[in-house]
Amino acid sequence: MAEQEGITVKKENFSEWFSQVVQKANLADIRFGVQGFVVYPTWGFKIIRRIYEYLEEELEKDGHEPFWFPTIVKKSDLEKEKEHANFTPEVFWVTKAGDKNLDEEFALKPTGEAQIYPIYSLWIRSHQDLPFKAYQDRMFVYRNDKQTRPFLRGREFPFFESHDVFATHEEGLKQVKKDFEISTKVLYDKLKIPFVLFKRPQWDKFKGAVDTYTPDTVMPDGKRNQLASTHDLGQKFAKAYDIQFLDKNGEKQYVWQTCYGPGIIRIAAAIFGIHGDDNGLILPFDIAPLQIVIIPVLFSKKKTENDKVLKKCLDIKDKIEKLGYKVKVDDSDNNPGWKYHNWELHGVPLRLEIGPREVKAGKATLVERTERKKFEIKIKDLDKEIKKHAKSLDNEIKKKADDYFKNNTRVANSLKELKEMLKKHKGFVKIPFCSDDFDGEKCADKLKDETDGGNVCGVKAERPEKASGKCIMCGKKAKCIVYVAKSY
RNA sequence: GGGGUUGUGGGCUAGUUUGGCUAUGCUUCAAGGUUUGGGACCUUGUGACCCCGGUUCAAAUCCGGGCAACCCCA
Repeated sequence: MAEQEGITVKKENFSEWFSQVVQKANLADIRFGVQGFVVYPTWGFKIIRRIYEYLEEELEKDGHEPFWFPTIVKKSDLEKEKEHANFTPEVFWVTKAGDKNLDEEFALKPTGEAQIYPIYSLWIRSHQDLPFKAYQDRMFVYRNDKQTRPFLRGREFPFFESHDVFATHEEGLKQVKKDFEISTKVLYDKLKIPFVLFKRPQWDKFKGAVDTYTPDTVMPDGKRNQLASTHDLGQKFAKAYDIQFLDKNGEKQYVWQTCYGPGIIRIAAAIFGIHGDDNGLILPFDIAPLQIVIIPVLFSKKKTENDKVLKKCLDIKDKIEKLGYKVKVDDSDNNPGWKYHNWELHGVPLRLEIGPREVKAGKATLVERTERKKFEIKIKDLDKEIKKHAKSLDNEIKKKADDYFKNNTRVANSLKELKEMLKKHKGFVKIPFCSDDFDGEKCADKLKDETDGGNVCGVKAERPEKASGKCIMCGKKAKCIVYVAKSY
């Protein structure tokens, strides 16, 4: 692939910065030529794959098993869902096979429920089959009429979904909590993305769910980025798709279901957008497709020394490989400065510079992507130093992200205040609000109009904050504190 | 959902107002040479007017439609 120049705008100009990072750090290639469908080249795809791996690992620890469903959904199955769950999918229809029209049309799969639950109704017979917990990695395809953007809104995008079945609602609710923990482990602990866990307002939940919970973060342009969703489905789908089991007393009962759907590309967008800087990507150590890059510093007049430098680089590379890290020697023809910029653009966490100086001293120069300060390290301490600096890099990323996020929630006590804040402030604003049940929808609509697109994200899912005072929209007694932000 | 802008080698771009000449420059890529501690340089080379239709002696340029990307508003 063609090498790219660096980023030519500051991150403050987020929209343009993001487009450039996506293209220049080889995260996605938008030239496929079909709206909303992009190509993920190696660098971007490896990051995507790593996010999948984290989720798979955590879900499997929690007793989920993988499975794989077809790329298509029968029209009749989709319509069952539409009828019972009031869900209108915007799907791509497959209507022909060769030149013959199909008897029953099918859709490229948007959401998984409509294809998975008819099969669940066959698989689940008795209480001994429960709980049933499974997941699949897959593509999500649907016709999004809004402006598409790589990683933020596509018509096809990598997705992940778990679909769990329980004998009781209590067990389902426990799973919802478990999903929160998984979100925290993957999104925050591993990927250093801070977020707020919301319970969505009733009018904005997944229509087929009893309740919808979402970890939402804020991007540097101030817009909300929903990273995942957990739905407490109650028995709505069980009834629509007839998923029943025989309980211990031999009586037929409908199952209780939950599902968890992390948006892989939204998560990737958060990593890129939140951690990155003016020079490009910054990646946490563990997720990086390449963790350590070794740059030899060569001089054409010192042939014998060059050989020593290159040999040293390869030696060190072997050592690092044996330690289990992803490492590469960049011995391309570009000069060192060019290489520094290029790998910084791609977010490689650690860089080792090896020149004649280092060879002589038995040392290496190490640079962390975050602060870009140079450290002299001894080759014999390589293992220790890599661990130390990987950790320090991760801490730095985490600290910056936490600081960024801390300043991203403010408080408003009147509509006027909220309006002013949303204009300047990029992030969440919390306000006293009349209700997050259906009766609050009118206020939310009005709020959206008055604030040019401010969205009621919901109340905090765990420890909802106590409200005092009045709803800033209608003046009725406030029942809850809701968070407001503009969204993608 | 509504409005707007744009489409020229792999990337960025000049030329479009006022139709005409070998389509400009930078960068990437390839080859050779000099370089190399924070985006080096020289020489040579490859490579483009989004698609379909219309107007015209003549279209990158004007008109219509399509496709795609971006921006703003709801």
